[in-house]
Amino acid sequence: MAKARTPRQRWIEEGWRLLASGGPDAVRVEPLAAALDVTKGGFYWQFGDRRSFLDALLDAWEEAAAEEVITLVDQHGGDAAQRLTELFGVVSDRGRLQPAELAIRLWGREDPEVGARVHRVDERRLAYLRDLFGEITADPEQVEARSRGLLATYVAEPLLPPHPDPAVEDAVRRAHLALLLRP
Amino acid sequence: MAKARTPRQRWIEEGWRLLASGGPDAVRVEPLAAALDVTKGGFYWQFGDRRSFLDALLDAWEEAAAEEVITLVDQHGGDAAQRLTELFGVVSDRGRLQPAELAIRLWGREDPEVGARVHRVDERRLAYLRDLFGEITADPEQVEARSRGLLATYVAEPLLPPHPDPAVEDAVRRAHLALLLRP
DNA sequence: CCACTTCCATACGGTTCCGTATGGAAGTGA
DNA sequence: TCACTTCCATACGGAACCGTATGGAAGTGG
Repeated sequence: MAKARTPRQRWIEEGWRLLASGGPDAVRVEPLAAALDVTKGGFYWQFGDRRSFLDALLDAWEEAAAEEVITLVDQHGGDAAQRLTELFGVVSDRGRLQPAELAIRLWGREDPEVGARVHRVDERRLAYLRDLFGEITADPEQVEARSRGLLATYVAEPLLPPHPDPAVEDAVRRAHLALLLRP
Repeated sequence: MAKARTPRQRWIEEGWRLLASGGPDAVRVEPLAAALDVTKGGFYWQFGDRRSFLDALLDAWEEAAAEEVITLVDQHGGDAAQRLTELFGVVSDRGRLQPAELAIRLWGREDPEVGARVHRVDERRLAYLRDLFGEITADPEQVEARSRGLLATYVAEPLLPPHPDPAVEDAVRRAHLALLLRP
């Protein structure tokens, strides 16, 4: 069992990069290999064909997205307000988002199989958010609205224009959080 | 001056469709022509090359996005709360979004020229939203937070999972609106 | 150190697409 | 009707990429 010079994980990571910057159509075997300074020989040895590689890419992303939630659940104690404050910091932090997530979401609008993956990830996140907001307010519709609103913020964050003044941006975040934490 | 069998607008509209479903890399001349049941002869006559066509595509989108705001401003009277209620209905209505908008936003993250277009559109929308929320609350940070929150909702809407029960979805919308309209 | 497996380089045929060149069809004004 | 412009079909060269085939390099167990 000889050691792989270019292990699967390296292909995957470079695949994410291409996926993030140009969508699934930009994930092409030969440029991928060129970016890793190898030829495509090893690629077809490891993954068989392009389609299988894309599946592996999505498997790895879904796994990472699951990890993310679990980490957030476990890492911070405190009551709902404290955990939401912490979570909100992560959520509204530009750049924390998996770089490929947006591309995958867009992809999911065309490919139902990919859409199902995104849906699973979202539901896992929403389940967590509902728990937290459930401790803030008893109104189930407010719980749902705020959970979805926060998820929307997370998803849309990298698509929106940053506020020119970072101080204002920070104040706006606190104001947004305050709004979400109202009973 | 012979009449164009396939006028510019038809190329543009089909271009939006391809753009929406696969990003800019999916906007290819020959498939585009095939979708319109012509060959690419007319395409190169009208647009010169692919890059110029993509520019025309973006020009048309930016124009449409501007129209959209102006229409919303003019069409509905009433006070801020009434206009926001109306606007919110449009914003949270799946499918009202220009289908190509998401793809353009993602594209704008890679191409600064495209990013500038998106930024202009967003600022025009935000200016309108700030006016409205300014009549709801005097706190400038609340104005900014809610304006951006609503824009985020608009942008993220087509990326989020729909609630299985439409009645619940409607209730959640109203709850969200209620939260945004609080003084 | 040698047979064997694992991993990758190289070369190839086939497909898809870009952009150009050229001629013809179709409408327009005199 | 006829010259002229506008618009498009067709054919072509070249580039990028997919997937296969084949052989060789690099480790690994006996």
